[in-house]
Amino acid sequence: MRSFVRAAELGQLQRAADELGVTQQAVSKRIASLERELDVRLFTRTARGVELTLDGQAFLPHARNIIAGVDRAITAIKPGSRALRIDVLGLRSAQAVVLHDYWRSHPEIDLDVVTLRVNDPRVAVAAVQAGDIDASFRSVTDPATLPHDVRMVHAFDSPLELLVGPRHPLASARTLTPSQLRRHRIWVPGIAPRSEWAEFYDQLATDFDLRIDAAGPNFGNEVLLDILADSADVATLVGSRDRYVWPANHDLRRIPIVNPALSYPLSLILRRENPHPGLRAIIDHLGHLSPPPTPAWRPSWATTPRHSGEDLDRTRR
Amino acid sequence: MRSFVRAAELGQLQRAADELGVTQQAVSKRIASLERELDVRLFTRTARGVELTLDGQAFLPHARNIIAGVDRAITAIKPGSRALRIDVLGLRSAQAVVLHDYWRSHPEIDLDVVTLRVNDPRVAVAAVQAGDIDASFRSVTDPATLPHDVRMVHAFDSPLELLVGPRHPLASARTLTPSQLRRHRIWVPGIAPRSEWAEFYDQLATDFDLRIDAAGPNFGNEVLLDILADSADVATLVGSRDRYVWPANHDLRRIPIVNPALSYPLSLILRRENPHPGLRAIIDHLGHLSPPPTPAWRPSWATTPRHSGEDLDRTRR
DNA sequence: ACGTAGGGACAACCGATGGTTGTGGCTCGC
DNA sequence: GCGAGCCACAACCATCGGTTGTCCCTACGT
Repeated sequence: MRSFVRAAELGQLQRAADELGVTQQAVSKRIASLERELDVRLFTRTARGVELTLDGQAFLPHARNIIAGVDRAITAIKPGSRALRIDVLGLRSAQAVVLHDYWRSHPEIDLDVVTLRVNDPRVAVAAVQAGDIDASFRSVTDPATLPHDVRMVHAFDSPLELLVGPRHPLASARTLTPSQLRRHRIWVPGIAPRSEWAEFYDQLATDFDLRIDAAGPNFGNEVLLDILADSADVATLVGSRDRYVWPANHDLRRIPIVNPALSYPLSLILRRENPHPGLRAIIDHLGHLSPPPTPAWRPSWATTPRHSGEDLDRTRR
Repeated sequence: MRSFVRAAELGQLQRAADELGVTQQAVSKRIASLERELDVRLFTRTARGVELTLDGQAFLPHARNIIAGVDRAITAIKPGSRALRIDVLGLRSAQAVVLHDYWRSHPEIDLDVVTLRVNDPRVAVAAVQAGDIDASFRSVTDPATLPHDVRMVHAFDSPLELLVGPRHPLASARTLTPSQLRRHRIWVPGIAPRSEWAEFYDQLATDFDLRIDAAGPNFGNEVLLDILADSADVATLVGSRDRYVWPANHDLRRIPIVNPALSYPLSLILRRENPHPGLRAIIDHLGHLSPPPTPAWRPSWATTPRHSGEDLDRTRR
């Protein structure tokens, strides 16, 4: 492929061969086998070199594209200088959505999104520390437990919304306040005990006197959505930026919660020393996200954040 | 690469090998050599199969992208079912710009743009007839000379603009009428005698009593632009949609010509029988282009077009 | 018109590559 | 504790992809 592109650019197999450090015959055979494989003539041979046929012209940009893809794939994982790699909890989480938004407005940066498949924040910290990932979106953990070469910056707040089926009594509300949720059953399955989510919902339930049922295993979003769509009394909470898809006939509604908004705080864990240069831009982008509605309730362990890149010092005070 | 992707999707080398029709050992060696080449572990081997490492996760979308690129490259030129291939006179011509606009709004279609390197319209007709290209943008030729299995539809009109340097007496005009160009020297180099362009400028010169100098070889756009930028009395004509780039310090101006606008008519040549299905959408798109300003002057051999897909019959009447 | 230079293709050759079969080690589940 | 299932390693072999040597063709200079 590279031989083809260079030959097309230089107009001669000979010179392409010189540049590629092989003999002219080798390039000739490469092109010939490419032509045989595609069952198409790519060049017309002339006395002074080669010239692209129409098929060759059509093929050239595709070949360039493939080569660029290969190069990007290599730089993405070559140890040493690799692309920015960020861990998110799930590909549909608010973090992934925010990251995707960032990438869409900066498609030139090489960004790789991965998911550690474990919930334990210590694993994420260790991965950041080891350099396996450049940063990880996590809920706020106790900064004191962080190793000295890992730091944490406030990323953004994810305000919660109520997700209900059409038969639920709150289904037609435009917005809801936390006190309106009182006595309604809220089901958030799959929360591990003693995790940040469990503690978050605990505080939420006590502060607003809510019935939050965190028990039961999570059989997957599809099951949860099926149950919600049919039920007249079960609701759940989702982040306003979380990406949920459901069958069109489910007719689920997402209802913002305000006065106060319920903010789940998210942080970015990254190395203190020589972090990936692309991270700076990401953190800047996070600072420019639209802030959540005010007033907002936060769990006790979240300090009130300023939306700026300077948060990182404050979070360790 | 395909082995890697399938193995990642299926979670087992064994099953990937079955799907790919090779032995498990072959897939294992492929993955191993990929890992050796990249100097990275892509999978963690477990007792029940394989699982992507972080590097593997990062690599997977790139691998998919490469495979998609290869597949697209193949379909682009595989004889039989190949991507839509359209010939334009130059990559900066108005036709190319219009095609690019179309592609940007429909990025999912596989479109290849090529340039026959000859000006002779008969070559383009022959290429369309032979199926080497699916369509060719050309200036209007005599429909009677077309073979019976090739047809021509009106594509769009390209209104001319005057391109002048800052010292030219007309440089500060916002718009110009053809009569204002009288007695100014207009230089359009590189026009082959008896070509459609030559005939177009001939008619233009006689109808409006203009001094159009079509003599002299074309040493390339750069030379032309250099001369224009320095000269106080030479101007040239360009299509309003043509893409021209010049050094920032050249300070050239493009001045629309109106009352009447000078329209250069462009047509699309395509096969009458079983044309490429994607062509229909292109022709539709052409019909929705913003029409040139009115009133408009056209050469005698251009019938007044309607902007609709039905033009093709009219053009042969 | 002829000789020559430069570029591409073909042939013969050979090591590396990438597939095969055979087999062993490991982990999980009964 | 044992068998089933999966992956890795070893030995083997055909093919591939490179090399050198040569010929052919065309453009160009004399």
